[in-house]
Amino acid sequence: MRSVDGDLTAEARIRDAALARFPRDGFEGTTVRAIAVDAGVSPALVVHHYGSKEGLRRACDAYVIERIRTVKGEAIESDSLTDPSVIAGGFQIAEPLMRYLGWALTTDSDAAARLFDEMVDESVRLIRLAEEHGAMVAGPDVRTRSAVMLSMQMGALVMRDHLRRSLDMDPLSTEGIMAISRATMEIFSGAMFAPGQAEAMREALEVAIENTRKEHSNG
Amino acid sequence: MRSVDGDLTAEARIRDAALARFPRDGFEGTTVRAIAVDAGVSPALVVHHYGSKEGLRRACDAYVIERIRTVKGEAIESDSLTDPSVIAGGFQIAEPLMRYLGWALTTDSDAAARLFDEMVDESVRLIRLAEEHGAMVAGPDVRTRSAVMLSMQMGALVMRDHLRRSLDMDPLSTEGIMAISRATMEIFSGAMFAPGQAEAMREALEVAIENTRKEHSNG
DNA sequence: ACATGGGTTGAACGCTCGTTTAGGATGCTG
DNA sequence: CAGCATCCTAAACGAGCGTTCAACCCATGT
Repeated sequence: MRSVDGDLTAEARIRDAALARFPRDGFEGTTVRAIAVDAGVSPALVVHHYGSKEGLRRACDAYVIERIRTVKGEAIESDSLTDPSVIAGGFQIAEPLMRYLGWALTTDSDAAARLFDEMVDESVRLIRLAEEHGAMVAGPDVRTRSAVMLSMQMGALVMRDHLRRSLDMDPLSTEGIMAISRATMEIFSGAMFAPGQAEAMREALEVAIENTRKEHSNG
Repeated sequence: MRSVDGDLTAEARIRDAALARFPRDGFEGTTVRAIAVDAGVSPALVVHHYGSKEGLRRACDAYVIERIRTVKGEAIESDSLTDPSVIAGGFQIAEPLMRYLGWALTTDSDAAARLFDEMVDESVRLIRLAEEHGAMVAGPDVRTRSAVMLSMQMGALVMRDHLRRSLDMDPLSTEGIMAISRATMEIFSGAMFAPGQAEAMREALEVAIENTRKEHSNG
């Protein structure tokens, strides 16, 4: 964060400082004074540039989301549609941005909510496209699947610190990305179930759902 | 929250109020005064019973985690090992507790971290047991798989509000639990990929991983 | 009757917060 | 040179925070 400060305007340094602070300490837990110290400016300058602490937060939201949209858009433009790492959620976006996104999704951020919805729509589109290419099966409820899948991927992002501790491995190191992408693909491809078992369990679940429905309608 | 207040001691009402406030407003964003109002007591009583705001938070952590341990322990004691909804992560635990757990996992809570690690260990145990019964395949890296799977499930919990908005359906209603459990099972069982496609992608990922390793060692 | 002690409160303290204000430094434009 | 906008700061303000404290209420035990 501090290494390239010299090249950035004070306004950009403030934004970057907030980008790092908000996910670490929370919005209320982060003080304007702390951001100012990180950015090497006075607290008054923070307000001068962003109007208020809340304004700074909105600016961070907009900045991060715009950057992520750009990176994802470029990835989709290219031929990486069939790249397993895209399906595994391992798009290559700078760590502070992803960390901020994960945090923003756990707060009442309108901007983050809009991005989430956008990503669900995009996932539905991608899966339908993949189905045309014979690679995937959209199924009758592709939207629910997409939303759940995205929740899982974003959730794994939020849980990153726990993954690191539990696996004793940095989830964003080359080694970590490989191990986690592999595990994600294995999980998503049903490799964890014995042959025939997955289908049996899905059928069992359908029965359980039907029973639950009956119990509920019986009171 | 307020409906059964009459039966609870002030100490319990304070804890329940904090249990609801912390996930909604964050730790720093929650004021002792707000908790006191919710519980129908004075701010001084909060400190009297829990020593400090931080002490109240620790008490909430301990309470929620103990309750979850109990519920999960009972579920494992019974024969629900093969119940798909267990694998799908839909243990039936009261909503405020799950909401609190999801929040605690996104903060630097020692207690939540310990619970996460515990759940990973337990997942490894369960999968190995299921392998003995011929239902699952532990694989060479069952611990990574378990940790990633748990991150996804907990993450989906944290992302619940986004799921609700995106699917226009309460994830904790009967309807929502059914739809999401079904989608989760479908995702985890590989139903989203065309036959043979999943294996092809896993192989492609292995190749990609190998290439990445080479690029990195070449500088 | 009277002390004891836990549950509870209102009022206040000291502190830190986000924000405001008045103005200093710097550099561009005429 | 003067005029003026831009970037920036030091100091201070009022509000709200977590916490403290002296005292009150009211069971219970003697």
